[in-house]
Amino acid sequence: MQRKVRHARRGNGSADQLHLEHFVPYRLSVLTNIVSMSIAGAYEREFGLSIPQWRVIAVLARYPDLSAIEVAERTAMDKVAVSRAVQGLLAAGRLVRSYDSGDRRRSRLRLSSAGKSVYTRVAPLALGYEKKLLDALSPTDRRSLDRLVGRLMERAKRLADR
Amino acid sequence: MQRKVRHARRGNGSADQLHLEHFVPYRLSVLTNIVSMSIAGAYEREFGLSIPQWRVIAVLARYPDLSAIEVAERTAMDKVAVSRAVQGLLAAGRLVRSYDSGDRRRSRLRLSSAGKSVYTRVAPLALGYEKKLLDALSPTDRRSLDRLVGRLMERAKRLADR
DNA sequence: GGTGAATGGTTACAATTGAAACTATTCGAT
DNA sequence: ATCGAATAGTTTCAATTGTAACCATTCACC
Repeated sequence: MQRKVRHARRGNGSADQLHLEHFVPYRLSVLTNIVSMSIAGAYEREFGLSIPQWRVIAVLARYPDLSAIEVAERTAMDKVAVSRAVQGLLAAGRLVRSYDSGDRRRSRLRLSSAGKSVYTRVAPLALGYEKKLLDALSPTDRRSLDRLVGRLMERAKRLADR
Repeated sequence: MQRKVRHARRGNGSADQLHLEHFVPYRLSVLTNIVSMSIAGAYEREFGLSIPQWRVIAVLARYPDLSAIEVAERTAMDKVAVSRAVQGLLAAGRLVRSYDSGDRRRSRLRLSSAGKSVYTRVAPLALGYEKKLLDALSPTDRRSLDRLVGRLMERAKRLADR
């Protein structure tokens, strides 16, 4: 029975062995890549939509008349990514842009009817995929997942900035 | 006020409302991005290592003398990514490459002593970050996370290739 | 009201990544 | 042995993405 757990890395019997396949950031990355690629493939194939574009559409469907920066906040994209996605969507006639009358720097973005139509067709597809994915989990597990991911996101953010 | 619930979208009664912020693939993507950026930043800053390079090192530390595609399999990278990571590591003197005597197409990769040294310094850093991240969760939750991510990975793979 | 800092958004350029073509070697069938 | 297909790995070129610089407008403050 060891009295002095020195600097207790974990009893340190095998402590800092790193197995990529059990390393959480790696696993998250692999999972996310598989999921994103499936989704991106489908959106691109069927609607010529990139994921950034899809995010913009999704958020504008729910909150019309946001400015580009507001879209950025709600999609976890930076403003350059939003700008590019918006350009593509405008070019495809899926978005209408006007400018705030009070502050002419701010854009006001909303879906055109073509954009709405894309949304009503893509959303079920997205939700369908999510459903198929989550079918791997019991309802309880789904709630856990949500909670765990939420906690990790918070923590990861805190670790990131400071 | 609409009288007709038109076209009952999905018999399942479950909303076909899509809220990006509750959409699992989106949440996973955001979480993974935050985590990956923290890690990538630190590796790059302190060791001039990219994430692909780090993965190659991590896997070779544990399984020396793999060929490039074997590395690819164990790191979930494609062979092009491995090739590029290997180039960088060779140039930095962190890897030694020889070729299989039986099949001269296959490379045999192993860490140089400089490479090993990088590994022994980065691994604790990586594990430290993981630990700080997982501190947000109880031990039980950590096990759940592992299990859930595993299940989702399996399922996502199955969904991806038919 | 005028000037400098801040904000919204775009553009330009570099670095990263992905897809396809390519080289070299080996395998399989004849 | 020989020829075509397959495999290991690299290179090339295009597309995506990240960073920084850049306008235009507005704000803060004198």
